[in-house]
Amino acid sequence: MELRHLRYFIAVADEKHVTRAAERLGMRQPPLSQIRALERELDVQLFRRKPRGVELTDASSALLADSRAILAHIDHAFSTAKRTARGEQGQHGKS
Amino acid sequence: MELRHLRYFIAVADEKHVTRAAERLGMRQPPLSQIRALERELDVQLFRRKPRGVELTDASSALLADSRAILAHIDHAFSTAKRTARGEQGQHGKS
DNA sequence: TAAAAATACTCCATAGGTATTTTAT
DNA sequence: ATAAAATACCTATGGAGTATTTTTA
Repeated sequence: MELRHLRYFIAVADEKHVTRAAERLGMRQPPLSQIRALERELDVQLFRRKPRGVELTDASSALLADSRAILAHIDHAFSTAKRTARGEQGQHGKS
Repeated sequence: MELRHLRYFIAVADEKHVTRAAERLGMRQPPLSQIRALERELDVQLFRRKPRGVELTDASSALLADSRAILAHIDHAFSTAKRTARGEQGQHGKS
């Protein structure tokens, strides 16, 4: 699993439509079928495929919230690292 | 940024030694220099290179803790998704 | 001087694209 | 019948390997 897969999952879950998710991501529809590999990896159905898009399952609703939180967690961690580095500027000779 | 980079960062930070981190990851040393790309992306120095390994900076100490938490967050999210899916078994006809 | 990390390069795996087929209603 | 997702296949980007150079103390 890589972050790319979470980002794709979030886009599809948001749009409830693979093709629109692809547009939003600036890519084509077929690569998003990688989500099927994620479903197999987790052994969890994330979407119910319908003729006009997809529907979330209870599992994917939960995972969507968690996925957003994970990306936010990463952003936060990076902000903290940058802030910490700036705070270190004054003591950069410390070795 | 991809999770791979966080996993590499954690291994190097744990070992304080790129070559030993590579062994632990079952790979060679040069690909781990990708961490330099992460440092550039964040514009943060994560390691001080020494003749016998690397030292953490304040920024990387903070990021190490956060990185572990992020991977744990992902594990937790996946466990929850699987547990939710199992809970759904009884109502699988819901469409 | 020596141990270890970075670089140069090569190769291969796989992510993404195009064209098409399958699915669901 | 139709809209949309999955599959098949091809291409190309970039991740990982080998060999080598550079760095740090």
